[in-house]
Amino acid sequence: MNSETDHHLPLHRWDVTPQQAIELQKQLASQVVREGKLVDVHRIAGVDVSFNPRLPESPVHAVVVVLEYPSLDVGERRSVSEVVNFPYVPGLLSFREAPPILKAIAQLEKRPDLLLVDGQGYAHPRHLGIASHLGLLLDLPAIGCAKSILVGHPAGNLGEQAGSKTDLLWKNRVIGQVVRTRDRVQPLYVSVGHRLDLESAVDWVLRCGRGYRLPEPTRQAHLFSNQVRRAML
DNA sequence: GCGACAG
DNA sequence: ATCTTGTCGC
Repeated sequence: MNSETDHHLPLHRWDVTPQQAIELQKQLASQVVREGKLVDVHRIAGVDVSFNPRLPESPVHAVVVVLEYPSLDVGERRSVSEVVNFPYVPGLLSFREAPPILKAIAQLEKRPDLLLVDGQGYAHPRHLGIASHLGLLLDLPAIGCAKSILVGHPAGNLGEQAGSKTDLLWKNRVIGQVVRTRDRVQPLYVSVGHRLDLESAVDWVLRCGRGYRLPEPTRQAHLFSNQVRRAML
């Protein structure tokens, strides 16, 4: 990306201990913006990471796939493969996956207008899931779109039909929304990442739907990530 | 102390 | 997250 259009916020160090990571999250969470509507969205980026869990010291493959909106045609695709040291710890996912993802995004020629992340945003113990963390560091609107719950529980029963929604509650607070994107498939857990409100987040996830469980940006990122990993063998 | 726990 | 073909159901 051009340095002129690259509005990065000063980033912090990633070689931290889990305890330091938690303190960083608490400090960064206060800077996350959970309001706003999006205008002039032309490029939506989906990010994902894949790896082989059987080999401890194998590389992870972080990718970013940019889709044109509203056509949802695939545009730029970038990937970064590298060995990561930070272990997977529930609640600290970004300290393992964000570094390579940021490198992949830095390789894009054009800055996206919105980021769709495979993971939580605000629906996190300290309200700084990987979607919020990435959105904050990149100063981009971001949405957390996870396939399972980290914290919280559905407010009510979710209808079986596509489009059904119910709040995701935690400690008596709405932290996200449970959304059924297809008939009779496991729902998605949508939460605010950064710079937009929850209603908009859910709205954009549905606008990016193509009849599959995952919204197209994240789905394409997942496909590309696996493609990169399998090509590495 | 016990269970839960994004990818 | 990943290992894996076919198979059951809408």
